Amino acid sequence: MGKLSHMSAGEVGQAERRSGALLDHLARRMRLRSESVLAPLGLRPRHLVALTVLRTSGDISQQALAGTLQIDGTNVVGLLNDLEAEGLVERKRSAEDRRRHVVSMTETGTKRLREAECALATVENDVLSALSPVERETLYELLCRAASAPVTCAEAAAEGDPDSSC
Amino acid sequence: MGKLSHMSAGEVGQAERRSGALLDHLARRMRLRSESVLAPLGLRPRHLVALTVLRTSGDISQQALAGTLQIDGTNVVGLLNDLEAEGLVERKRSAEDRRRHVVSMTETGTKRLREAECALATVENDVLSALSPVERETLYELLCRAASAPVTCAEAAAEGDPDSSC
DNA sequence: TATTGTTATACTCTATAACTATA
DNA sequence: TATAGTTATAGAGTATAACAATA
Repeated sequence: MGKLSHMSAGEVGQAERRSGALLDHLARRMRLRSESVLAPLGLRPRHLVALTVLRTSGDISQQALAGTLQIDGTNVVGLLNDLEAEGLVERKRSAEDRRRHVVSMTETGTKRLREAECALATVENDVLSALSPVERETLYELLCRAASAPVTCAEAAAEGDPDSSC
Repeated sequence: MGKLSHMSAGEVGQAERRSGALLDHLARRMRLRSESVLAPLGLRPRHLVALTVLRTSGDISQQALAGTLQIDGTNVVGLLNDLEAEGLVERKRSAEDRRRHVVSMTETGTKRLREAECALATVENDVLSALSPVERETLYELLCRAASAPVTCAEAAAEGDPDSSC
């Protein structure tokens, strides 16, 4: 309060209503709790993120996957090595451009992802305990839609693409 | 599809509707983009998370802050060193228990946080471009409420508190 | 003796640079 | 020459362990 009291609630409120830090905070809590639940399934939180993205995107090149996940291409290699070793994804040389590896989820991968998500119900219940079932559903839908939007040029540039055409 | 076609949409849908990975994914995209915007203000995304939590919690011990942020106490030290050097927070010895440092936001800190959040409007617009203003407002409120909930015993235990009484 | 905060250190994660193969 | 992927390596981030002050 104090010196800020000359501002209307609206002025302050608009600036304060930013989701970034909250998103970071909640994601961290969820991720930490998830680790122990996912360990028995041989998965780490990052694997789940990759599988979740792959389920939505379908077959995709490693570079495109790096772009969507916003992680460096070199890290995609290790990530896919893990998933492929478990038989959850497949890498196949593209017929059109033999430099490319087309990444696709296997049936085992789809099944494992589903198992993992099932096991994570408890974690989500704890971390989102303040929300009602309907609100959790709303949250899921909003996150899902936001996450499905393509990565913008500005984001790609921030990742280190100076030749970006925008 | 294929072998899964014997399952009802509901069965699959329930398991698949987990927010954890989406939260992780979106938080990452937001965080990466935020860095360049926050840099001119001398802040990093993690500083913003800490300030956001401090604004809600009010005066708090370093240990309690570590618990809420779910980061190690040793890392709180460095985090607060940064923020204190910029004059955004203060550490004061507690009168009741002189082992404790009571952390509080300064007026400068409150102001800087507001500036940062204001500057982050563009980032949020980009990352949440798929959502309408009303939906973004809904998302903010849900995140805010979920984040305000106290850290559960299970979460505290996962952080390494074997003597937790639950 | 137990707890709060700090420092020193080791580990994990992520990014940068050099290499192979395809185009 | 440029691009997709891989490997090796260095830098940033995070946690574990030992220490000082206070309870």
